[in-house]
Amino acid sequence: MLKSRTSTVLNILVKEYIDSATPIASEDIVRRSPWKVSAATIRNEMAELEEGGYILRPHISAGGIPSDKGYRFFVESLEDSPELPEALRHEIRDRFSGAPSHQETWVQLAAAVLSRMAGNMAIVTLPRATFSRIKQVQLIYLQEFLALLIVVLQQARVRQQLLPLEGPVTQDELSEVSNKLNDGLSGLTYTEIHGKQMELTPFEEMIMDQVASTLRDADAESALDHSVDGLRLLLAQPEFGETQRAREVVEILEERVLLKSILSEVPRQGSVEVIIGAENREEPLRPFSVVLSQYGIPGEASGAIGVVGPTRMGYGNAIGGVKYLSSFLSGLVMRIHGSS
Amino acid sequence: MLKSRTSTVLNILVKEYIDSATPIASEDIVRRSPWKVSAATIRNEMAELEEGGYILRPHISAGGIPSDKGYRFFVESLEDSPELPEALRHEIRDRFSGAPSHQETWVQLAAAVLSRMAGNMAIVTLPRATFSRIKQVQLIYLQEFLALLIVVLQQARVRQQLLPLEGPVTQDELSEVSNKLNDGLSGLTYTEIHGKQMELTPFEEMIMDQVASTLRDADAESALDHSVDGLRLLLAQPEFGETQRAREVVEILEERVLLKSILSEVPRQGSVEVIIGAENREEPLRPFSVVLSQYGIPGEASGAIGVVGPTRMGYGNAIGGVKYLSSFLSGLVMRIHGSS
DNA sequence: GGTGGCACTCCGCTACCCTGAGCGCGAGTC
DNA sequence: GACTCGCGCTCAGGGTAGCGGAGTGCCACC
Repeated sequence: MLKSRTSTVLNILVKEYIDSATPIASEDIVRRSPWKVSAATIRNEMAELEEGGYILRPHISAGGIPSDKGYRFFVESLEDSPELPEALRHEIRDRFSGAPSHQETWVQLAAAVLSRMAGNMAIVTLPRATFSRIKQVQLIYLQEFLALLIVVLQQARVRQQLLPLEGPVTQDELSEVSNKLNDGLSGLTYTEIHGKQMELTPFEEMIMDQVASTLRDADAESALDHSVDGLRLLLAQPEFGETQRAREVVEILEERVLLKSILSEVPRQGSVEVIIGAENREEPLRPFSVVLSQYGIPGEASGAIGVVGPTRMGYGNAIGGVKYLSSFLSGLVMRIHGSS
Repeated sequence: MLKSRTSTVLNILVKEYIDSATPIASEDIVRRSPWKVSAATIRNEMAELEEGGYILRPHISAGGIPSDKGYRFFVESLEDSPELPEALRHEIRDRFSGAPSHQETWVQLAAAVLSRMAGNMAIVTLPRATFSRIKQVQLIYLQEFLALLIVVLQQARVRQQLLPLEGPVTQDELSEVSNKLNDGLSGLTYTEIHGKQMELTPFEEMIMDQVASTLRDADAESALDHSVDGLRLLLAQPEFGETQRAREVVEILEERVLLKSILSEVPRQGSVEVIIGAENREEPLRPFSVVLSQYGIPGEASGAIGVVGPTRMGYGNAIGGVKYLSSFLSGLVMRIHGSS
């Protein structure tokens, strides 16, 4: 619906504004444009863009800044982001190969790398199944009235829990109980445990309840367990000139509710979703844009990975980074998957 | 060396400045003082305090603000902080009794509670031994070429690690290896493992190396594993009027090196250390004060707990909170301790 | 449709004044 | 000698006026 040149003007304006964070004048656009037209001509185009709601003016005689709608147009018309430079891909592989063993390390690294690539804050959640299944149960003797319950879940997740006991026990007694529970509970989800009929002593019953509640907690927390990096980069953006704005971001992070909301928008596997400004559901997120993707194996072990920045963010880098890292993490998850 | 009244003037001034964050005039002090003297008299006292370096003036005709030396005097002369109100203590006990099972939860809760009490950012590290000892080793079959190694350390800490294998294995084979290693390694530290002579197959050897490196990593990380809360409260302080300052704080947090430095100042068990402004070793920390204590059992399972705020912080509340929570956490640690 | 030019608007900056807060100091009092 | 009174001085902060510059809108013209 926008003529070809008008849309190019918009794209140049958005690109410039993302770089400079100051309103873009018609002359700036002429300078960056391939055509030999005068500023007055561009002004006509800009008037049209303003009419259409693609750009705003901070005041009557100022240059233009993109509106959310303008950013949206810009993002849509972004040709598929080019592959990351090989040097960078190599560096990423290197850093991951150095510490390949913990999922926690993966997501920390991914958040660190992504935040640096996008120049903004990155959030990566741990890969999780919607409903956790038990893989193995271990009871370990700590002292007379205290045991440690370890529940290993699928996808190599481990939960531990201290268990104060009513009477003294030995490691042998504990091993016996854990063997019995292992046989009965292996492979089950929280709901399935409750359907299961087993002959249990009161003590075993108590342990089983603990296992079940561990499982429930794991399900509840799983959506929130995450790693964040690059807050300092986000705060370095000029939009945070007043501390007020900075505090709002920090509150979003410390109120985990909002994080949950960000991550609830996760798109289906493979695609990258870009949520711009007012498109965000939660009011406090409206000044920001979020670039989000899913990685892993849906339903079995999947996580979210995203970038949060001001609407004036480098969408190209962010989308490219999210895309590459989500497929990279998917690869890592595949390697430990299959062990049902 | 300060006369009694002069030191009282200083203490009133510090208290007022902590509340108001604006320079304190002689009249303000008269208003809060128990004596019936005129402002001019107080001005003489203040001149003396300025001479002694206890207070500074932002400009020639302004009220006084405390210098680091002034804060130091104030903190020293703080009578032992009164017990926390029973209502608050009760609330704390309640919140902890709701989720008593994970150490991670303890420190998160402690950081949340402490930050609220002190109105500033709180940092709490997990309780750690200087050198971790192995309690138990478990190998769990995931898939043909992949196992999960779980190392349980003393004080109910659990480490897991994915283990890509060169050849196919069964759970039975893995159990056999873990039993053997359990017998040989239980109770040892990283260095002790290497001194140990055992008859091992190459496969067992490989696992043992993994166990050892897990232990080494645990020792290395243990000083840094922590929970932070209340950054939003810190940023709400008027000293963060410009975002510049806010970013500096965030950088301290994201650069874990500095955190390590903060925590390296940890005083001996039981006492609370207060580090004011320029007394901090690291340059970036100089605008801040840190209230720090240790909890747990030294050498066996101890952690650090502290508050970070501007030098103009509520030392009374911070010290009281740190003191109470460190002894509270010590109590929790005692409960799971003893299982050597 | 595109261009050049001109008048207009509005921002951001500087200089300025004015006010009020707060001190220093000297003279006075108990 | 310790304290008080009162006056004059200094300085920060807020408000305002003025100015220069950037950038637009519009109109006449090509």
